[in-house]
Amino acid sequence: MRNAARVFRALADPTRRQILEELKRKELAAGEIGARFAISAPSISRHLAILKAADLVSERRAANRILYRLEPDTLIESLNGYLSAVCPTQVRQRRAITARRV
Amino acid sequence: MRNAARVFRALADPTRRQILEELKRKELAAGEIGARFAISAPSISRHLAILKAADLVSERRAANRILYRLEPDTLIESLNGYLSAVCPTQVRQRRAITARRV
DNA sequence: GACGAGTTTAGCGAATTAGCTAAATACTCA
DNA sequence: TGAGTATTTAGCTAATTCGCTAAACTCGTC
Repeated sequence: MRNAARVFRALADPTRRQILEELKRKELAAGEIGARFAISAPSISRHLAILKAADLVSERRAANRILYRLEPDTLIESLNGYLSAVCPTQVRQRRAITARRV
Repeated sequence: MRNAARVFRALADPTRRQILEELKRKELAAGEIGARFAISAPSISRHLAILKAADLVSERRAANRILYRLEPDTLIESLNGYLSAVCPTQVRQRRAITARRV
C-alpha cells in the first residue's frame, strides 16, 4: 500500500480512531462529529484533514455543511495488507476470502 | 482490546513496522535487528521497548544477547478488532473464520 | 575480579503533534 | 448585498517523539 504510512500515522490518535467509528453507520457533518467530542471545532477539523489525507474518509459539501464519509476499503486494505506482510501464515485463509469477495 | 492504543501508537512509526516484518521469520537479537537499519543501537533498543510495551514482541535472554520474537496474536487481534468495530459488515466472513480457528 | 561483547538507560536537541483562540472563508437565505 | 451558520486556516503553546552520544548494566570467559 503506497499510503500505508499515512494511514498508520492517522490511526495513532485515539480521537481519529473514534471518528472513524462514528462514521461507520452513515456520513456526518463536521459539526455533528465535533458534538461527540470534548474538543474544539478547529481541532476536529484538523483531525478530519489528516483522515482525508490518508484516504480514510472522503468529504462532500451539502449546502452549508461538509459531510464526511468513511472509506472502508482504505482501512481494510491497509491493515490487512500489513497483516499479510507480517503474519502471512495466520492470515492466509482470510486473504483468500477477501480476494474472492473483491 | 485493552491495549489497542499502545499497539496503534507503536505501529505509527515506520521503523517499528519494519522491525515486526524482520521478525516474521524467526526471533532475532537486538543487534541483528539493528544491523538492518541505519540508526543507532540505542534507538533500536527504544523501538523494541515500545513494541514490547504493546505486547507486539516478547524478549528472552540468551547468554550475552537478548532475543526478540514477534507476538502475532497481539497484532492480529488488535488490527482485526478495530476493523471489526469500524467495518463490521465487510469483515464479517473474516471474523467467523478467525473465531473457528482460535 | 577484570575484560569484551551486547544491550539498555540517561540526558540532550530538533522536529512533530495536538490542543487552544481569533480570524478568514464558504454557503444560504432574506 | 448583508446577516447568520458551518467550517477551515493561521498562529501560538505545551507535550511528545525520535534521533544522537556517553555512560551504565549484564553476561560469559579468562
